[in-house]
Amino acid sequence: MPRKSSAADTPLRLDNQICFAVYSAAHAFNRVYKPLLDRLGLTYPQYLVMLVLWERDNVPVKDIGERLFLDSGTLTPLLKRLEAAHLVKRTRSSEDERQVLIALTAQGHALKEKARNVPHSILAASDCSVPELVAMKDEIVALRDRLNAVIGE
Amino acid sequence: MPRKSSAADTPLRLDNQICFAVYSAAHAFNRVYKPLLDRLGLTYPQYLVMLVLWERDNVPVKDIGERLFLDSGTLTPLLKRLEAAHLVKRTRSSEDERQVLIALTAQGHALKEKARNVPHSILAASDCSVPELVAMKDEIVALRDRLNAVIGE
DNA sequence: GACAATTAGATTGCGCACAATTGAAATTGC
DNA sequence: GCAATTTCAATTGTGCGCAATCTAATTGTC
Repeated sequence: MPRKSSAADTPLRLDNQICFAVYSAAHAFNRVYKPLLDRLGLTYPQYLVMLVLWERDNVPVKDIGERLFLDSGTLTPLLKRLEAAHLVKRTRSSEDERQVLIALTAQGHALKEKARNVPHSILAASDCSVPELVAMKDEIVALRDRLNAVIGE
Repeated sequence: MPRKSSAADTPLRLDNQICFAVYSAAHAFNRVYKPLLDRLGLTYPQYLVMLVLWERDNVPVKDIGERLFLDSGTLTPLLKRLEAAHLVKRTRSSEDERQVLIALTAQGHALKEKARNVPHSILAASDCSVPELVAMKDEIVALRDRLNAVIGE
């Protein structure tokens, strides 16, 4: 006989899925960031790349990818757009010709100052105390790392 | 004078960003889901649409969009692909010709049975107790809702 | 009834994400 | 020393995700 909504369906209910919570929260962050990053001329993934480079400069594409969990199929065109925007320079490593090193330009360095107020705006939008956010972040990172551990079988 | 890594940079450190935790966790979920959903012939966003439809059928595109926080620019092509896969049928509402109602086909209904073990696989991959996951989910949903509240100014 | 404003969905264009493939360069294995 | 393997980046193709624009249908106001 046909099944109406039964207890057996509980695991398949959208609102019970932590993955959807994470998925929809990621989009919500993206939408909050959009107007802030528009002023910097960056998309959100580009902003993440710039965060990596502001910490350490002149690194191969691979390092950026490992940090952000992204591959060259995503990063290569993204970095070319950052280069077209005069924020980074791409040069082949002379030590290892396979590597492309990504260095910030003067403009790329300078953009860090304009980005300095972004985290505060996000904090305000999240309407949450810093300790609470840090605790949540640590939990989510731990979950992410457990998920990533499964992917490598 | 030039600034090296200083305390002022702390908010701009990648690992301090909850948004990156959420962003990277979403991608990690996607990668864990991929092999499971491949067997169903679905992508992750398509799976979310099916979750909505398995709860209630024959709903306008708008309702699906509100549930998933997605607009017609995303859903129209996605739903056309689900229709091409014979999982849904798209029909104009006779009451309101602007609306397109999405109904499951027999195949679409049947797929629910094949999807029934997916949540358990995800639970196993997350390597976390159900109460912990529920608590995290609720926190993330609350954060998402606060972020979404800001977007509408 | 006429007409402005609103609403639903479709379309276009751009930028991720990622699988799969390619090609060049470096490393290894013997 | 050199073939086999591995590594790195680039490329191709598919599918989101969203802003902006468009068309058609409905609603509100008079």
